[in-house]
Amino acid sequence: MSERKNPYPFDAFEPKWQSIWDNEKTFKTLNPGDAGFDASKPKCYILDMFPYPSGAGLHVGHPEGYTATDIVSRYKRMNGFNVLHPMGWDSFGLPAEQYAIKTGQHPSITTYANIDTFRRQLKMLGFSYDWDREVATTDPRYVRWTQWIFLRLYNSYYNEELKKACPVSELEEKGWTREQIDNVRLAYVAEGMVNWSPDMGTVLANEEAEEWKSKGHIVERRKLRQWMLRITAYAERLIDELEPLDWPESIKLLQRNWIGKSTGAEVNFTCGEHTITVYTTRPDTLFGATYMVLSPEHELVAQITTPEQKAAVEAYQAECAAKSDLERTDLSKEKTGVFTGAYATNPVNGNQVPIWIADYVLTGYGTGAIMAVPAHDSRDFEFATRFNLPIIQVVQPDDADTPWQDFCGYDGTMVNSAHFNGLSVPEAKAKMTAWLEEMGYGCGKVNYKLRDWLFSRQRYWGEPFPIVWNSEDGNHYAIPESELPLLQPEMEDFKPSGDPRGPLVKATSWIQYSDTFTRETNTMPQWAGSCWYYLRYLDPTNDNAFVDPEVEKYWMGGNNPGGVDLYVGGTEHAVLHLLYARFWHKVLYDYGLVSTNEPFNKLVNQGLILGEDSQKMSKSRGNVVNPDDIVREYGADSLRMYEMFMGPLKEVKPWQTKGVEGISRFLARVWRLAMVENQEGEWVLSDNIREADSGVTPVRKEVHKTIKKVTEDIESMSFNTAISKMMECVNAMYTALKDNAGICLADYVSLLHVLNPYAPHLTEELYSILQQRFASLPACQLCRQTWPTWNPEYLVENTKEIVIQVNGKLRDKITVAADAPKEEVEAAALASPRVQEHTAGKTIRKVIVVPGRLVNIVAN
RNA sequence: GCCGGCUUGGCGGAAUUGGUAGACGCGCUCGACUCAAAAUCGAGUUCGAAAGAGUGUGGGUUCGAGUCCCACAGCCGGUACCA
Repeated sequence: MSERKNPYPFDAFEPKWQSIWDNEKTFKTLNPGDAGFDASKPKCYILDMFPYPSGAGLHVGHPEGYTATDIVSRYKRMNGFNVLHPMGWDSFGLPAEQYAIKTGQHPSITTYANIDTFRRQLKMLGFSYDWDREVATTDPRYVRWTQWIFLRLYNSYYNEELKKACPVSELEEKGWTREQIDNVRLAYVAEGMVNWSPDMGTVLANEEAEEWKSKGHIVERRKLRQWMLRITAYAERLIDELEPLDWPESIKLLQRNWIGKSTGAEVNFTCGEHTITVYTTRPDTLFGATYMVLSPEHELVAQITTPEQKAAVEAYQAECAAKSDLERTDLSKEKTGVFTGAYATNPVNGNQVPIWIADYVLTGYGTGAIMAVPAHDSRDFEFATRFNLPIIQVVQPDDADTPWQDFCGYDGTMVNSAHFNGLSVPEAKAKMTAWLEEMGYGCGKVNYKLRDWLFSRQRYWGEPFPIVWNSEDGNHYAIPESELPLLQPEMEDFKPSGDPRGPLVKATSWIQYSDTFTRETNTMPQWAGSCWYYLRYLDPTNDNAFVDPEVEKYWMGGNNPGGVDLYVGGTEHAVLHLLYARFWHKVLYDYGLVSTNEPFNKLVNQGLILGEDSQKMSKSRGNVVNPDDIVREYGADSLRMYEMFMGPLKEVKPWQTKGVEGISRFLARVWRLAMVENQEGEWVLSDNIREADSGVTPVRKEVHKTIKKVTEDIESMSFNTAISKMMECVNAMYTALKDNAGICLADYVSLLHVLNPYAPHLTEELYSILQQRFASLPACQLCRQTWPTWNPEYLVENTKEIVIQVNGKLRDKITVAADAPKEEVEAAALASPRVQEHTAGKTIRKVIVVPGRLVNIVAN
């Protein structure tokens, strides 16, 4: 520990202000209907991605986004908005469960201990959250409504005509059978191939499987009965309604690619009495189809395979079944497949084409069968080359230098395609689709890559499904809403047992709901709670509804486009959380339970903070920076402000502890503008700050420039340049002090105002000290005061420096009156000795005068 | 492979969107204060002695390019046979 005295006493006043804000509930936000609520103010909902309260505590990445939103929140409050700025905990999760298994402690114990640490750390940074709205996804009062929303999904289907969710009870009234209804629910049960780890006792997402395998866990593919959410029903809306959002284009693109919309056609091939339907995005190339491929799992494979090929086909199917998704999709391996012995008829020309099976055709996409056009599809080309299948050209590339083999582009002309010859590819695509429909050979079809969402997990520490199974009819039923929340039973042993029903099967008395009903033992994934937390903040203690409709309307509705006004977080949630939450929100919207079809109107992604070595921070690299250490050493204001000064919020940037020192020095300079140490070493107000107005001094001008710059930069979230400007302003004040001019109180207080959102502790402390001396200052915290405005008159310069270039090179600078006419500026430029030197012996061809900026003289 | 993003001094980064490249900060150098140091304050700091050169590379448009266009390279992220 250093002996160094703190450059300003943040260690004394930062905790002081934090407890004032806590005790006074300075940042409490009222709802419509609350006493004292001011309905005349516009609303602003500023949201952070809530953290998973891990045992490691806060990371320096957290305060980056949290400081940015805190600055905007404080700024908006000072500009007369009702600001909703809440914080909570995404507190279900595997680490707590695994720690619990190791220690034998209940996961709620570690979870709530970690939450306490996170809350302490966030309060230590002076964020202006309304802590009365804190939520935790593990809280029974929260779980209740997560389960309630799940039941909404369970009791809904997607009405294709209305393009919205509707209650399945409508279908019952229409006389649908139980089975038919179960097939359309938004939450449904399906058998499917999943990654199952017997030793961990849970299913894994595809993305997780390889990672756990490399850590020595066993991951196998198993057909299991799982709960799914029918997010695919919303694919079209999830793409279309993304468009108008104020999100980074790159994130929109990521979501669009993930949903993966493609337009093409389904075409029916015949094989004996069977019809095999294929999906293609290139119906135009139908005349070039020389073989067909079914996925190994395709249901017709067994029926069409000839006796001679049966053994080979079955061997291949077994081989594929043993492979993981990752092995199957390894692009570097050679294509494999076997011939079924069967042939299909191409409907457009009656050609007989061989039918193969190969694992490069996926079961889950399209129809699980393709027509292969090796001339114009790289995968088919590779396969056909390997197995010596015929290749027929049907597209001639427009660029004569491009070979037609393996040409997959759209800029070409049809050949060998009967009456389609001569058409461009896009024309042929449209005409072929229309023709297929006319002839009854097929139809246009839109497909999505998006799959339904595997929603069940075999874990203890998650929301149990509010579902019971009837042992007589084998059906699932919702439990009554009055029984929510349904919590996990208290259990001694929630270790995975290898049973794919999950650890809850061991709670035998809990499972037994009644004589004929047993409980579903799966739990929901961590995403469930984070899908709607932003709605619970609006009304966190309501036990009658997940949110009061009037309250929801105020915070989420109203001004176009509504929703959360600003949502800041990392890119890692670009497709998962942000897609899932949009999906749930749309279901709620379909029922009129929320006001907008989209939850997050504006999204900003903060960039990752790297370690001092420009590498990703990690324990193993030893480059992790702990916010606690920085706050102890330099104070919360320094940490907040440094993270904003590092660079643009959106950019990836490396940490530099020396940079924190620089900010700390700056804040100390602000402090010492007003404060001085007396003989006893105590900080007291100096006489630098003077109440008398000194008029329009250079400092006054600089302060107003700073107000303008900081205001504009907060609006555009360019916090780093706002801080630079405040530094320049402070530098100007020090320059004024050199001349013993003193600093005008009004100017200094304006600086404190604009600095307040960045460094709230320091500025409140200085203001309260000044307020004791200068009674003219309102006795009210800065954060409750009004944001200052700049006087444009102070910004007007009456002279301008004009740059003079000869042939584009800087040669001289002259100062002219701001309103000097062009001719005068030009004449002054030409008269410059430096210019004459550089134009000597040359002819002046042209003179360009940009008023207020520069003169460029072209001479040769 | 495909799709995005980035590339500016010794370092983090500015640059009014086509008009003084390097604001602000870090680091470094020198000076003041001090017995000395730290802290603080002040001066300087793209390279080059200078002419001049200079924003990943090569070309182009323009009176003028970090900024616009074309080609390429490197790094980072996403995605993975989606027919």
